Amino acid sequence: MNKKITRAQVAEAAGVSESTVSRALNNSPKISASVRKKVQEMASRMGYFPNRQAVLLTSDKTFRLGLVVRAFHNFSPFTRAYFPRLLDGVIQEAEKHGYSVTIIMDKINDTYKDLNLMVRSREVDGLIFSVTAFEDPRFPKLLENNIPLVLVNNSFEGINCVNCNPYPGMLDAIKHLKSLGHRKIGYIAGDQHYWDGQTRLSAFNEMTNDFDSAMVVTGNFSKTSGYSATEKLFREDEDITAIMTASDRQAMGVLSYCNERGIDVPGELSLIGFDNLGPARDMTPGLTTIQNPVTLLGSDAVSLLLERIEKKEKWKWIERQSQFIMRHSTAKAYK
Amino acid sequence: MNKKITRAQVAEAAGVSESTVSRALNNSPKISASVRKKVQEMASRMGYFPNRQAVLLTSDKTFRLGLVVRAFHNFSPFTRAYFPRLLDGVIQEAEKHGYSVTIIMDKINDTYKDLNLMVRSREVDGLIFSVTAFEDPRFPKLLENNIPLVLVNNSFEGINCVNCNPYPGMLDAIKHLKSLGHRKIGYIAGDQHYWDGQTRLSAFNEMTNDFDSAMVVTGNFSKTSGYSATEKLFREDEDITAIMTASDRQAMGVLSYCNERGIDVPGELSLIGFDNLGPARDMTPGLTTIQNPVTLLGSDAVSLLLERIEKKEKWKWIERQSQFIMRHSTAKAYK
DNA sequence: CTGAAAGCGCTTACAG
DNA sequence: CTGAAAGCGCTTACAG
Repeated sequence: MNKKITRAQVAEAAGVSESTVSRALNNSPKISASVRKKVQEMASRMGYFPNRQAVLLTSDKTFRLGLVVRAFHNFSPFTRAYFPRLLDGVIQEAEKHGYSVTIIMDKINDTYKDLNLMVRSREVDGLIFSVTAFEDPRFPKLLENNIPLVLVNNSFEGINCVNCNPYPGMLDAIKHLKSLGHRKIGYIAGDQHYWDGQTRLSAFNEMTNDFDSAMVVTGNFSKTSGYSATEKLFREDEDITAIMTASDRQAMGVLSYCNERGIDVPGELSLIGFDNLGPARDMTPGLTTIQNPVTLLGSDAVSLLLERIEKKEKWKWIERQSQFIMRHSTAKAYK
Repeated sequence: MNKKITRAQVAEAAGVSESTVSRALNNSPKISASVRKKVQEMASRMGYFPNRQAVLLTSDKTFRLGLVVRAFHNFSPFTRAYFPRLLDGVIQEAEKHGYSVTIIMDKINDTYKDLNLMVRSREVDGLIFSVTAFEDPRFPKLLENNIPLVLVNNSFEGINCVNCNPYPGMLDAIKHLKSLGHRKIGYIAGDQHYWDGQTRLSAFNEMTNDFDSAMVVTGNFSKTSGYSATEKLFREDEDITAIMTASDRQAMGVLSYCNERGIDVPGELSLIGFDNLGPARDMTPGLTTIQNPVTLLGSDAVSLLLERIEKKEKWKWIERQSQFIMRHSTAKAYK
């Protein structure tokens, strides 16, 4: 379909050997300027493009990175704001270094073998895992096979990880709540199978000893989970004046619960989310939340992976800080 | 780093020739069952993985598809719901056919050459373009070079395209507005450099002859554009009781304008968006809108591209229908 | 500075 | 059914 011009044809047309063509096109230093110019001109005149597959075969690299994305059964992976944001960071950083990125769907079953195969078969040079459960059984195997990989928002001994530290943002959030006079607050925790779910919950627990009460309900990160957790929270103690959540989507659930019951936010209930991805800014009222620098984590993940691939560095860890973002969903405690 | 087992080593260990290993592993019919089994066992015992680069070199294919995504200067490409949704469809369909997808950032300048190069250099087998301007100067060149490509939400003679037809959804939307008694309505159009901007506007114009007035303000698809267009609309005619927009994001802008001025939606103003991607459902009130089946367009794009690549089919067109989605942002005209 | 030759890891007619 | 050989399109010591 595409006319195929090969190195050999260019060589013949330019009256030099293939080796010379190769060197001329790769700007090898040991070649005369005139020959280089002649060859380059001929190549571009003939519309010659080096076959990347062949080039890569000799180099034993792929210059491709695999971003492993979990395929959930109930929604498409990129439906939630998290993945696209991560992808942004991953792609931008990868491009900077001449790598391209390939999305790999993570099917629920098996997959260790598939993923191992991806890099062993030189499909990609390494793997970046987005959201994964805390003790994923594939990690030890992958590690053992010496597969270059990095985990985002997770932690595993011996594997490169990039993470968001929830403490700074949550500390400011809680100070803010205190300054507004809140004494009884609730927390809607995220899925405890995930690193983020765990660390955010611990942070909350550690920071709220001096409240009159700080009740916790555990959910997953979804909007529906936020909705039902709110119900539970109010059933336990209807005097709660503020709720923090482990995700903005949970906060949306809180908000829709409140809308239905006529509970005014922030008048009667102050609400603080977590993530500050898409929805937070667009909600009404604008959601006060804690920034999770996901895009940054994405580019960090690439840096780390590249260090591992190119410089053989081992086990490093990058931690980024969360940050409190004030909008309009918090106000003075009304009681 | 990774121990490299090659076909040759497997051949030796199994006591057969390389050709035989090749055939055994590829399940060639002309090989004895016993040999096949022996070789396959040996291969897996040795942890042998065929080198994909080498395989592909012989086949002159890449089994990779490039999704070209425009990099805007003011926001990361995947920030808006459109791209991730498209990506979902593209990936799912590509996987079904054994292709992987690579994201290609579309830099503003040049790029024809780069994109041409991507497929000429066997980086990918073909290209899918997401949102592109109506008369993109690169299309004729790419076409001339016989590059397999398909356009999503655009149209260009000779190039495969997949599109969303706005008429059915908008027709129902407008009927709905009529049935609610609205006589003076406004339309906030999208960027007219884009196919979607144009067709949606024409649809509106064609369908609204029998209203008392149907005023149009042209913007781009953004939230801020929706905001300022609303201002303009009301300045022209404060009796407007309904607004339709060319995107949900514009509708968000309308809503935030109304929130600021204390205009009740849907009490005093009915609002209908377009797209039904992420934000529409989560807004307060839930946005009545028109579904743009973006994920479907993504998988259609892959089907079309694959037909082109594998069966050499030319110039086909897929059109999907929009659909009216009723939520809570519309009500009886109050005057 | 340049060319002939071997090699990257696979596949596939061609013989047998 | 199986093997020896040529080939895919490039790169890179090795000579000169």
